[in-house]
Amino acid sequence: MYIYDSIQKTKCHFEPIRANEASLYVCGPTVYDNAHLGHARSSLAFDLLSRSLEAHGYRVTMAKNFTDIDDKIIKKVEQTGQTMEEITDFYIDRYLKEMALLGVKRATIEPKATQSLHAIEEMIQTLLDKDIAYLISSGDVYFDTSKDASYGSISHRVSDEESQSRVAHTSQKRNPKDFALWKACKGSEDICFDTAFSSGRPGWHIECSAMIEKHFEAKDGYSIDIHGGGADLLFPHHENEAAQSRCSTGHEVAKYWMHNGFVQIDGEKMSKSLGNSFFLKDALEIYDAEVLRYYLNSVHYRNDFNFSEVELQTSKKRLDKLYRLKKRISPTSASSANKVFKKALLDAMGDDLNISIALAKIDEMVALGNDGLDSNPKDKALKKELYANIEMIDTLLGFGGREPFSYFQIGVDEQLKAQIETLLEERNEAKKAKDFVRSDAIRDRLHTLGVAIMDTPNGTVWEKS
RNA sequence: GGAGCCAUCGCCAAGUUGGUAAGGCCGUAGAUUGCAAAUCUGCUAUUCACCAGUUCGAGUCUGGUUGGCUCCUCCA
Repeated sequence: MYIYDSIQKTKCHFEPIRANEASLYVCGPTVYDNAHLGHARSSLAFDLLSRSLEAHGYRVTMAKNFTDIDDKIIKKVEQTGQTMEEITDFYIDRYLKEMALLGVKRATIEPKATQSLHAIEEMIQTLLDKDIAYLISSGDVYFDTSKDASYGSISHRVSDEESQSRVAHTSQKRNPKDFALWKACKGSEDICFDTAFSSGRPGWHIECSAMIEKHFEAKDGYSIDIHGGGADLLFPHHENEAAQSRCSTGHEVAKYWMHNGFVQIDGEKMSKSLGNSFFLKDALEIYDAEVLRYYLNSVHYRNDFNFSEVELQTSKKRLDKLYRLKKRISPTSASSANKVFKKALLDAMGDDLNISIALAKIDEMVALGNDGLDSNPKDKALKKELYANIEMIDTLLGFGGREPFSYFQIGVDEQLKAQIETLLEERNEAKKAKDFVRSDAIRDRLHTLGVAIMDTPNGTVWEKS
């Protein structure tokens, strides 16, 4: 299996630090607000990675954290009067539910910053003991970037002069690039945790380093195989994380780094600061979750993704075709997937998750399947193989797993269903009587109800259009 | 100001070591159908933003130009 490493900037053959195992850590959300499509894409991208690794025979251990202590959360506590836990529990719960709807598998480990404070304190203390970190009078602890010779190796950032930096300098910092490991409490209302060095809370970067150390055992100079996250985290977050880990543990945190591209709206990055967020909860109200999954995963994970309603509908059409085939072969059971097809899918996904090739192979498989059924509608062996193919797609890519008849009847209640059935019966009678004016009128009527019908040798079937 | 990414058919989008442009949507012709829909088949980029170079040969490599995006500040 090949993956693209953002540090080496090249596609690499994946060689895990432990044979047949793959350890993954993905930066999760800061839980102070609803998840948007960007969070979904990142989640979906690494879900695809995890599934692909498993399909290629690796036992995957994936950790995805929740940042549940942060300035923005504290601000929300002040604004709403709710406790920090009330806020973070609410958004974590919602995040997990929404990701579940999108078919994202749960991570093996889901650590929270507030549950990792001991590990965080230990790591900071180690860095203080080594004089790589330093405490200033306010109680803040900073990381001395000049002590890490490899600082900059992640983002390939040349150490430009401070004049270029847009960061406001704290006078007590040794170097402009030094970053906070620990932020001391500012007032009585602040949410603080006591440590040997000061009462305060962790900086943003330290939690990931500490959690990885806590949950993974290093081997051959690396703590984990793959570290993932959004492309915006490459600097400073991952640079700083790598530095902290390297300096406190003496080995590198990750062997490979993978970063997903952004979801854009009208060609611009979707972000809270731009105010152009498309929240998942809203998207899930108007679009089918499975279609959304297919769509968000239909563009290679490293490319930026410009959200478009038209393209989402195109994705739906492609998914519909898969389900029409599934409907056509139902009911049946799975034998084993077509070997050529299976290999093609695995090869595509094994090539740094080349989803475009994978989807093309699926379209091809569907066309071939329909063709086969056109010439021999009762080919049971073919039906079973096709069913196995679709099951395989569901396992590897996370779509196609639903019961096909209900897929085409999303949002149709029992009353409408009964009405449709009655109209179809009337139309059949009209057809038998060769009263095509009447049968076409009924078809138009169904069309206005948002129902498309198809006459097949086995009778008339309908879909919600 | 510094660093980086990207530019392929009307739209979306593949394209490891350079070797003669996947796939989907749309459109179109046909098979099928009472007509449709669904399904199948055919057609649909001499060309990869532009200019120059390397090469027998470049979408793929080098240099430049133009345009778009991202990071350097919280961010998936």
